[in-house]
Amino acid sequence: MAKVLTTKEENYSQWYNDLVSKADLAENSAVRGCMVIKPYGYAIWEKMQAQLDAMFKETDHVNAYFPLFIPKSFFSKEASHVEGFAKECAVVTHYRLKNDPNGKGVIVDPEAKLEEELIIRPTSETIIWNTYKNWIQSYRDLPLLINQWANVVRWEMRTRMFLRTAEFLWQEGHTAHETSEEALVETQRMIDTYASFAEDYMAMPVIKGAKSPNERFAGAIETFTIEALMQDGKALQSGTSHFLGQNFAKAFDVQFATRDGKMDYVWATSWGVSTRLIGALIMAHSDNNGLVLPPKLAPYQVVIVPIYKNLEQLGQISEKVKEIIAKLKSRGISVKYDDRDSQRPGWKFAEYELKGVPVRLAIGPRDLENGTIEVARRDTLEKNVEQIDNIELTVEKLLGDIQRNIYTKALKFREEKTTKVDSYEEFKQLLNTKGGFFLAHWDGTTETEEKIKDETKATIRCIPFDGPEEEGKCMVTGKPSKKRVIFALAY
RNA sequence: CGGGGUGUAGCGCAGUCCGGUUAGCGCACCUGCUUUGGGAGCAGGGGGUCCCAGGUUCGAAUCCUGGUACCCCGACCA
Repeated sequence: MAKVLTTKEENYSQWYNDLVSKADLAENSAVRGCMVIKPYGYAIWEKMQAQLDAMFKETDHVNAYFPLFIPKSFFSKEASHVEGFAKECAVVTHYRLKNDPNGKGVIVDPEAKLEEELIIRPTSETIIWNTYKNWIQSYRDLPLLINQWANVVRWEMRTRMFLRTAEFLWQEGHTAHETSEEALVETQRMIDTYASFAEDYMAMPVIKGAKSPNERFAGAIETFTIEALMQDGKALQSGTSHFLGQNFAKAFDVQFATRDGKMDYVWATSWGVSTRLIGALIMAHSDNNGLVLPPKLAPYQVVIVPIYKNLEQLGQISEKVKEIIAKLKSRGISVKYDDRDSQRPGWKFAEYELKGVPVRLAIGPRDLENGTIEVARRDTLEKNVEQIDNIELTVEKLLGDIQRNIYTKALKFREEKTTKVDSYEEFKQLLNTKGGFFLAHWDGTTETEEKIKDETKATIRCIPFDGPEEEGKCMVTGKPSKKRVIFALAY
């Protein structure tokens, strides 16, 4: 097969960029650091949205929408929050243009300066809490469980398609609760939701855990994360859920009448996942032939390619294909029939491999005679000739197999790339040769964490929830530690 | 913001050092014929302010000055 992609082994980063562009997912736009998500890439996002939205609604969350612009003054209300975001904010200072009196084009009208600058939201905590103040009076108004689907802007120095762009799409949940315990339960519940979405739908194993104080969200008491391992051995933070304590309630004066008639500040959480998940999906499963999509998120699960010598033959094949499509649809399987006469079968095979379509059916005159069809699976690239009778059941089973297989493969990869280390020397040596996750003891101090980061670029990805309690000594300082944490190089 | 690199057809590039026919190649596109079970072959065709602005010169994609955009490596970060 003609090589169209740079291989992972040659240059991982270029492989990724090639894949994003050749599989028609996205492209760089004319605007610095921003990305155009193309229809095929957006279709994956829509699949993700639909599933996440259903999961949020199962737990009684509702959607709402808050403004894109945030008055600058809102940011100064929560000190650590502004510190975390100040360096990457886009600011609106004027509201009008006019014709340039000195020549062609337009200029910003200096007369139209805003009294108070508006910040384009990097996240919506501030404007949402300013709004919640008016929505919450009593414990009867709680819990308030709201999600927003939106775009946000973070003026990043360096960007990468899907993983870090100046503007990105996400969902952000913002909840208010009566008690600290209830808010913590919510924080945990949402990170669990994200983990099951990642594992059950994206077929991407993740490790759930808490962020170290140093890596927490700006303004949070506790940040929970799901961390996935990419095929180049680097970690990707794929979703976060924050316990905000009463910080934002105090900053925006959101008090409620308690059951015993006193006033108290509400307890808050926020949580989000973004289009970065598409980047995660690409890097978790794809190979040198292109994208490998999990059947549950593929824009279409099956593509049918006709093989014919003339249009009359195509007509006969198309008749048969109609029946097959109807049978597949009856099982809830999404299908694309590519009967374009402008491309040849070989071209189409390569194209749909590049696009990661889980199952390909090819049908030609030989099959019409024999009542058969060629079934090819994207994950292993295996091809088999199957009977057309009950093809919908064959395909349905195969889609399930593929979904499981790519999860298992990713899990196996992660297990191979997860190393317990007890000495800093060993850690440093393996970090750049083997990569992956490192389970190591850490003394719990930010100083040690910073030292490791400065010397190796590795960070603590999380303190895993399910890690065993285990007496040990910090690999750097030798001070006592009760649990291993996960270190890795990260995106 | 530091260090490197690149702007030439829709995409990928050569040509620039050492100025000189009508600016070239691959892919894509259009037309025709033959093809079609793994990215077809042949023939013909269309498409360019050579990033922008100034300068040097008989003559600039090429040399000089200034600008600008993008990419890669750092710092920052979902």
